[in-house]
Amino acid sequence: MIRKNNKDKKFWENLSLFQYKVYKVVQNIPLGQTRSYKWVAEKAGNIKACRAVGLVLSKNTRTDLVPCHRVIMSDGSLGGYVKGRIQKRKILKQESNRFLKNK
DNA sequence: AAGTAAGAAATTT
DNA sequence: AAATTTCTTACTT
Repeated sequence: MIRKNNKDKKFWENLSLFQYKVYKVVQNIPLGQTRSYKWVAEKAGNIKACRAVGLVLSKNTRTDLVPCHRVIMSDGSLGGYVKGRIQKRKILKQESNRFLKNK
């Protein structure tokens, strides 16, 4: 679990079980890869909680701790992002590039 | 405490 | 593309 300071500690402690799972799962998404809300929801327990996943991620805004930008729609669409869809696409592109390069 | 509304989705028609 | 389903959180009595 990533914890930078007291503020973040509190952040983690106030999480409900579902949120905890969601964050955990999202954090485990490898760099340069994307997962669908559905995928995350399934990993978090309920495959039908895809919408709730989006809600949880939107509440957090902790993009440096939880790479919510790697979570997109199963369709391939970007979905939303706290810092803007544009940023999301940008980040994804960069990560994708880095991923290919490292390989 | 109980009820209602809303949300960055998914699935089905 | 539109309507329906589904789960969790936040806000309102």
